[in-house]
Amino acid sequence: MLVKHIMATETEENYIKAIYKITEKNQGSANTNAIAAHLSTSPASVTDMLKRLSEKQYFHYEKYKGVYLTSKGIKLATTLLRRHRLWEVFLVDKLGFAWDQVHELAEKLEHIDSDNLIQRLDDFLGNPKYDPHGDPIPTADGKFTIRNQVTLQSLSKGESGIVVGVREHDSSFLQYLDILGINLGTSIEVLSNIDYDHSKKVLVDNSIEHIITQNASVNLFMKKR
Amino acid sequence: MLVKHIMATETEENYIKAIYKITEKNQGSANTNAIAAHLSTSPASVTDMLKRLSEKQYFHYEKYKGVYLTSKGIKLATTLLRRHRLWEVFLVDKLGFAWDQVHELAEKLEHIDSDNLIQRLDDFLGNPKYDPHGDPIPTADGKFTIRNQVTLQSLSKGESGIVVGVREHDSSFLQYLDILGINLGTSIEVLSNIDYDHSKKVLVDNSIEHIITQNASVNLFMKKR
DNA sequence: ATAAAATTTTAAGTTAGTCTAAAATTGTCT
DNA sequence: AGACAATTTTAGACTAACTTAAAATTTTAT
Repeated sequence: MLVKHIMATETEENYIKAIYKITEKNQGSANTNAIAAHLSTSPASVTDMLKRLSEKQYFHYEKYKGVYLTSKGIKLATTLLRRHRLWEVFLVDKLGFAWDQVHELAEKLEHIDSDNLIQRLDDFLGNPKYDPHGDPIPTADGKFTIRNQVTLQSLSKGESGIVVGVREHDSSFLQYLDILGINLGTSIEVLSNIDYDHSKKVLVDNSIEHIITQNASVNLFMKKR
Repeated sequence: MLVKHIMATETEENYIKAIYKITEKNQGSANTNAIAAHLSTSPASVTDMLKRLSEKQYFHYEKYKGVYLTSKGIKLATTLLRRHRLWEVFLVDKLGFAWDQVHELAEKLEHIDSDNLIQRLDDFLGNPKYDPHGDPIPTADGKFTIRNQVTLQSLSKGESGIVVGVREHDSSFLQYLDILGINLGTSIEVLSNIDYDHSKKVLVDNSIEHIITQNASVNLFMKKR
């Protein structure tokens, strides 16, 4: 085969993505068990795959020491993130999906490998900087637009801001926010902090009052006003 | 496994599609060699696959006798056609691809399995009845909108019509039509038939004269005016 | 009607990705 | 430092999809 070590299969791409996400949290290295959990597969399968995949230079692998991505691996991971997030924008903005319905579909769509397609999609969507959950969309050369953001948790009584993102992407969390009338762009003012359980009384869009638990407020990213 | 015989893999879907296309031409039955040629694989692989796939009831298979689709198989094939053609409309109408650039991408996109996605895409595109090559798009329940059409070849001197489809989908043919300024909706009038090689002198969009070979004119579907 | 040609199937083997069970290594705790 | 726990790797085996080569069957042609 001449075209070896060039293309990645869908499975391989999912490994790269998992390693990228794990190393983002775990100061730069991903271990076997974490990758296995992330991909719902066995540690033995992961070891097997790491041995074969490391030959393709997407990451460095040392027995018993975990892996970390090479620049080639980081490039592939950000390309996949870019595709994923652009498709999510398409699904929400153009097809009218709710923000909690798009992840699985984007997981499929992101594997379609065509720079031409993604560039045209990007233009068609108006070159968005953020996806429907407020996550930044990398440019074709892998650059993210970073934003000043704080958690709702960190806002004091009397302070306010607008929702710019979520840390937690779980469907049930997003649907909970829908019930509270909270989405990207929603304004929230902290009316009071409740010491007992660290929940907050807030005013949503200057009209409705809600109590928000601590767990929810650490998962909401705000831009301070 | 409980969920056996329900889902089809991408490879399996490609077999069903190939069988559908071949049986469309060959009065209802597809043979091993034709399927192998269509999928660029070996006849031995095809036999292997037919044995396993026929257990899933998509088609009937008898050794040495070829296969023909069951209603379940036809349903899957038309679903795939529907997805493929809707994605082609999206790529051309929304993303600005040329009609000769969309086939391979649609081949990938069609395997994403979500009725919700396809219904929303259909609505977003305005429920088109035909794809960018003039092929009918089946409805969700598998019905095609048939059209009165004839080949350009069959038009006599003095007759005219508008282009509604192409029989040949090859890139080079479509690009040739682009050069002649011919696309869906283009009007063509037959100025004269050239007996020597069965080519035609035609007037395109009431403005430009061209000579069109017999080979091209049998591959152009027209609606007579 | 039988030989040659074409087609199809079988047999045996490969690769990617998975699994379980067992062995090896590393980490933790007192 | 030694023992138990946790993690990781190895070994052996499985499935889906593919391959080539050989055998079986069907078709065609004289």
